[in-house]
Amino acid sequence: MAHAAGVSAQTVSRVLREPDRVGVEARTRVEAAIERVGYVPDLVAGSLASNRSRVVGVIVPTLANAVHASSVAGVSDAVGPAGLEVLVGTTGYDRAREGALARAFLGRRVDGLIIAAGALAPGADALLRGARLPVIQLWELPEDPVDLAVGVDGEAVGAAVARHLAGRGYRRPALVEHAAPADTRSAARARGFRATLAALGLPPPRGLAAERPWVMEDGAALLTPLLAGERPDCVFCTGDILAIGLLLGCRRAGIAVPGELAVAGVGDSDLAALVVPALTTVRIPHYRLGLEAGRRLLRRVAGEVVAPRCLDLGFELVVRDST
Amino acid sequence: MAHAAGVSAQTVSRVLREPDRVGVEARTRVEAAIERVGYVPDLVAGSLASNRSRVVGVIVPTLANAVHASSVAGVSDAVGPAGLEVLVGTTGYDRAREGALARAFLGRRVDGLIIAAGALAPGADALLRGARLPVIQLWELPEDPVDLAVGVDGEAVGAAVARHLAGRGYRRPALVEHAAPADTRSAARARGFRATLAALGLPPPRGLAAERPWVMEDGAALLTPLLAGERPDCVFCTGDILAIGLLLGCRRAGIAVPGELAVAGVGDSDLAALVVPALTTVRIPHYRLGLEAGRRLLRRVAGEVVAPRCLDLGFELVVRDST
DNA sequence: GTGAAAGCGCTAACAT
DNA sequence: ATGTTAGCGCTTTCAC
Repeated sequence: MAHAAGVSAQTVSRVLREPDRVGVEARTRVEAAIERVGYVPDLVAGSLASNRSRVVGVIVPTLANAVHASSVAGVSDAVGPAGLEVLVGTTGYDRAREGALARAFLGRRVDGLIIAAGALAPGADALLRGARLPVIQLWELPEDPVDLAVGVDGEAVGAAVARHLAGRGYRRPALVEHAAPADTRSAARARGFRATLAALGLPPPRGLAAERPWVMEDGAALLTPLLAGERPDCVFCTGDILAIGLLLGCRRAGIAVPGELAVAGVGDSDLAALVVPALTTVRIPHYRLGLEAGRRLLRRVAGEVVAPRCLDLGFELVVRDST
Repeated sequence: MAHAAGVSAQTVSRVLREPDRVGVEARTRVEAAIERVGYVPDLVAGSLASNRSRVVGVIVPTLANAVHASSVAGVSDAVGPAGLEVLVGTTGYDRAREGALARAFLGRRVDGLIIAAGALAPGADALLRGARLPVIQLWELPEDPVDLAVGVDGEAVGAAVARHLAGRGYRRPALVEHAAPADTRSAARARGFRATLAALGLPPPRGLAAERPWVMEDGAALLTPLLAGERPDCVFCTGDILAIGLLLGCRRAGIAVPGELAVAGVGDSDLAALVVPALTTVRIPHYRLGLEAGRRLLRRVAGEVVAPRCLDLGFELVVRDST
């Protein structure tokens, strides 16, 4: 390539990266040669030489869930214009994969890492703390993040729902959460819900756990155990899909919502506004989570010190017909 | 690292990539040293030396649309177990970005490329044909793909809906498609719909175009122009979101569906089964599209010749209450 | 403003 | 079974 333009390799490199520092004549010659030869610079070699890859890694549980996919979309939209590429890895909700993926991404010399996990698996945590790499933990707000965190206060979400239900006059609450303790998001919401009920003088909620909180039918199946024994008058599901499943179950069983049973979820999935009755839920800014994470990562990659270390993006209780 | 284990760099490399060809004693020494030093091999340098990056590029319009996100999930699930990483790029539905992204990915020396675009922009097409790289075009089935294609026959989709509506006895069809001609998927469905109506002796459908087919409210807004003049008795939307918006518009306006107006969509979005009345639509295997594309890409990366070059994954007409 | 030299951390090819 | 020798195609540093 340098030969085709009759200049040295450095000059080609400069034309590509800092054109201002090259004479006009040399520059036009190089540009013409690039066009003519169809030259595509080797970014791999560039990364090795410069020790900067211009790639950011993003680790999420899955892309099949719109919640995480739109976070990744946010990251992509934030860093793309700055010329960074996005390498995605999915764990399939398996915490052990977090460490393996983080390791693989470190090996690719990513310039930064965004990982959708509050508390990291111990191995991954140590690895990243040792790596001196810009890292953003997404979704949750740990006490002591590896580097930075962007998320939503899960306990506050549960608390807001508890206050709403209590304010509506419901007195016999129930709670459906994710069975896997690794799902710390669900756990935080449940914790806040329970604590606030107690503070308001309501009885502790009957608790149920779902193995697969992303399967709507599993929500419908929870109706029977939920109604056994003393019947609750309201139920909080830590995720929308289960709440919608429950709603469908109620429709089939002829149980009036919210007359006999009020239902609230979290996530404000596209479905929530459309089901009948429309679901009361909590809107979490999925896309903005990714967008802000991407923006903060850019600043960290540029070497800035970013404060505060934990950014709480907040949420919005969306009251609809189901409560 | 090699020094820490008291062996040559080559032996370390072999322990990592072909452990069988290393003596037990050397291997254990190296493994211990790796653990002790916390060594993370530099895959960038490895890529440069071996000329294989173990990265595949995926280009989609957006990740904010579940349809595309789940295709990427399929790709990730297909290639991840083989040790390949996924680099994603989003065009934001801007065809010009296709070429730029393809170029950037080529520069990263990706081992293969999956691109969710039927007919590529001319520049991108020439670039990829010249690159002698495994490439999978996703979603559509071009006559002459750059390399391989995995998709669904859009004309057949439109034809199936036309036959269904005609069979139900509807006689005054309408059609809502995406205004952007760059959306060749929408165009193919519309083409098949029109051709089949003609073949069945029905009048050409009244045509409407939406600028933003991903905005539900825009679907609702189409109701007024749709009903002006001679009123259609059925309408085919080339995407579910508009169809659902239309359904909502009908509910507000008190128009009976399917009594006064039958509505059909494409995509079998999660919403389609839940809206009232439940939407008749066409199920497209989004996830499998990505999965099969990933699998075929793996085979191509391994140097296999894959036939047939175009793989049609088919679709399923899902008849529900709206027609 | 431009070029020459050195080397980034690996792997391929060839020894031994 | 292991080591040695040469790069991979850039960027960095320093000279001019």
